[in-house]
Amino acid sequence: MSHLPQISEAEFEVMKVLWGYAPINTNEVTEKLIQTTDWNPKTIHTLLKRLVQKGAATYTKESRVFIYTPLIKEEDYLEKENSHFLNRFYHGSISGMVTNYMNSNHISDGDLDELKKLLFKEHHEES
Amino acid sequence: MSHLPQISEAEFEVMKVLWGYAPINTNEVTEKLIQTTDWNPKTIHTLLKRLVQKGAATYTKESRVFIYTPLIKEEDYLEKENSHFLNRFYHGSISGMVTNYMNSNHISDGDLDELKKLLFKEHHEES
DNA sequence: CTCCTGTTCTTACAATTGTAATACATATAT
DNA sequence: ATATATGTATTACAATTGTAAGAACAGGAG
Repeated sequence: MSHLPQISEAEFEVMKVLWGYAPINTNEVTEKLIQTTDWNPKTIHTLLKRLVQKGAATYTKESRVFIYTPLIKEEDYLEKENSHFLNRFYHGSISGMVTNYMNSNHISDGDLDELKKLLFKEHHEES
Repeated sequence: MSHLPQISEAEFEVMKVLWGYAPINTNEVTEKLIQTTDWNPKTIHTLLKRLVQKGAATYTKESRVFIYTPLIKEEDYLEKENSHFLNRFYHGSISGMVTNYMNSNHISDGDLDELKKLLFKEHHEES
C-alpha cells in the first residue's frame, strides 16, 4: 500500500487486463491487448516483464508458461492517480475539476443524471 | 488549437507561471518557481527553452533579457488533460471518476456543496 | 576600450518509456 | 534422440524527461 510503483501509460493498459482476468497467462494477455491496441506481442511481453520488475504484478510457472497476477489493487492505483491529477491541475479540488469540465466540455445528460444521483445519495446518507 | 504540444509535468509548472503572470522575464519566472519548487535556476531555464521549442511559449528580447508569453491557452490545455485522464482511467466518463472519488476518498463538505451548486445551476439552465 | 557580471546557448547524462528484434531454452512430435 | 515450435530472457535504441554544468556573449562600470 505504502508506495505504489510508477506505472507507465502502456503498462497500465496491461494492468487493466490483469485486473480484469487474472490469473491469466502471457498468451491470453496478448490476445486481449491486440484487440484493443496495435502492439506487437513482443512489446506486450516487455511490458509484462517490466510490471513484474516494478512489483506491480507477479507470476507462477505452469510448466513453461507464465501465469500473471496483479500485486497492486486497481482501486488503490486509481486513487493515487486521482490525487495526482487533481493536485497537478486543480489544487487537489474535485469540484474545481468538475467545474472546469462542465464549463469547457459539453457534459452529457447521462453524466449529469449520474452525478445528481450520486450527490443526492451522499446527501441523504449525511443528513 | 488543433494539436497542443505535449508538456511534461515540470514544464507544466512553468506554464502555470506564464499563464499567471505573462509577460514575464526569465528572472521573474525563476523567482516564482524557486518559492514553490527546489529547482535550480538552470533547470528552470532549460524548461523555458523547451517550452519555446515545443511551441507552448514564445519570447521577445528586451535588450539582453527574454520576456515570455504563453502561446497556448490554459483552458485548452486543461481540457486536453481532462479528456486524456478520463479516457485513460474512466472510459471518458466524468461521472465514473466522481463515483470512484466519492467511494475511495473522503470528499470534503466544501467540495460536496460546490458540486451540488454546480449541478443545480446546470439543471436550471437546462430546464 | 576592456573587463566583469549577468544572461543566454550548448552540451550532458541517467532514467523512463515506447517499441521491438534476436537469442536462448525446453516440451513435444517424430 | 533430435528437430521444431513456442515460450522466455536478453539486448537494442531513440525520444522524452529531470536535472543541471559549462561555454559564450553582450552591456555597463571604470
